[in-house]
Amino acid sequence: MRIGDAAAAAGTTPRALRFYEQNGLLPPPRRTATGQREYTEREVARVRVIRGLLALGLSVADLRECRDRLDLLDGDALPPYGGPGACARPSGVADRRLAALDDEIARLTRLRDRLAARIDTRTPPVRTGP
Amino acid sequence: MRIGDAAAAAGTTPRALRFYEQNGLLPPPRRTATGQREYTEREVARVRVIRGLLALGLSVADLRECRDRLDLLDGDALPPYGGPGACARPSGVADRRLAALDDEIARLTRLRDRLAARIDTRTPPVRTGP
DNA sequence: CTTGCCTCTGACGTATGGGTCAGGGGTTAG
DNA sequence: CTAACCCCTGACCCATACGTCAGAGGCAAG
Repeated sequence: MRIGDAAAAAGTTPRALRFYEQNGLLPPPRRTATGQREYTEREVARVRVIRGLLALGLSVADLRECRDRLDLLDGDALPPYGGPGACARPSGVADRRLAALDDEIARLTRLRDRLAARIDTRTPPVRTGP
Repeated sequence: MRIGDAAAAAGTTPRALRFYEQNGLLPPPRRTATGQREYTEREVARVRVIRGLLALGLSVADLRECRDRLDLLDGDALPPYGGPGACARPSGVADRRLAALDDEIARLTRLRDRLAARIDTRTPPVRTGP
């Protein structure tokens, strides 16, 4: 499969695949005699995993840290806490990202409340929970 | 007052003042015969207002929209909802920013919960509220 | 053989709020 | 007069995940 079809199969673009390769998330694929990239189903699956994790807020740098385990994941669940896959163990990339998300949410919430207070005290903060 | 002192008095840097001027948040200040910028207390106060609003999450583009009212604000409160200062009326910059903040908080919260679910179901979402 | 689509590499653009030079000139104290 | 510090403009840098373009070459169909 050449890069266009592989990208379409993974729901993305050729540019993204080259980008992942350049950034160490995808190993350099086999090339044809004329230099064109050839992808297997396994590599396409790995791209799907990568995109799923990116969509969850992990960064390219995060994924590069556990690139050697990216194609062991089935795209449906990270290895459980403390399990053999180290992506998710404490201080691992996923935990760090979770902590960063919590910090960011707290920061934005404080901003939101302060901004709302300066606009109009008749507009109370809106909480997303019940 | 030259730019270094004005910046220090406003709690920022010369570069920031030139940046605000370049982006239409500060009117071009008076210049000395040799071309150096001269600031008054009033302009310094305006810089403080600008920095307060930026710290609240408003963008430079937001502030540019109401630049003609920036030095009417006392830095302690935006004009009330529906008041004569239009910065804060519905669909004004502050309201748009508030809505954007709410959207962003909701988006990050969804991400956070999905990421947490993939890491470990034993880690329930942490809410900042009581 | 040509047409048209695909791929290659490398480089620049995107938005944000400034930071950090670089090369030149102003300002003030000694 | 000169050192030391300040200011001027213009230009590039940061991080993110790619989009877009440019020029050149590959590949299958008619």
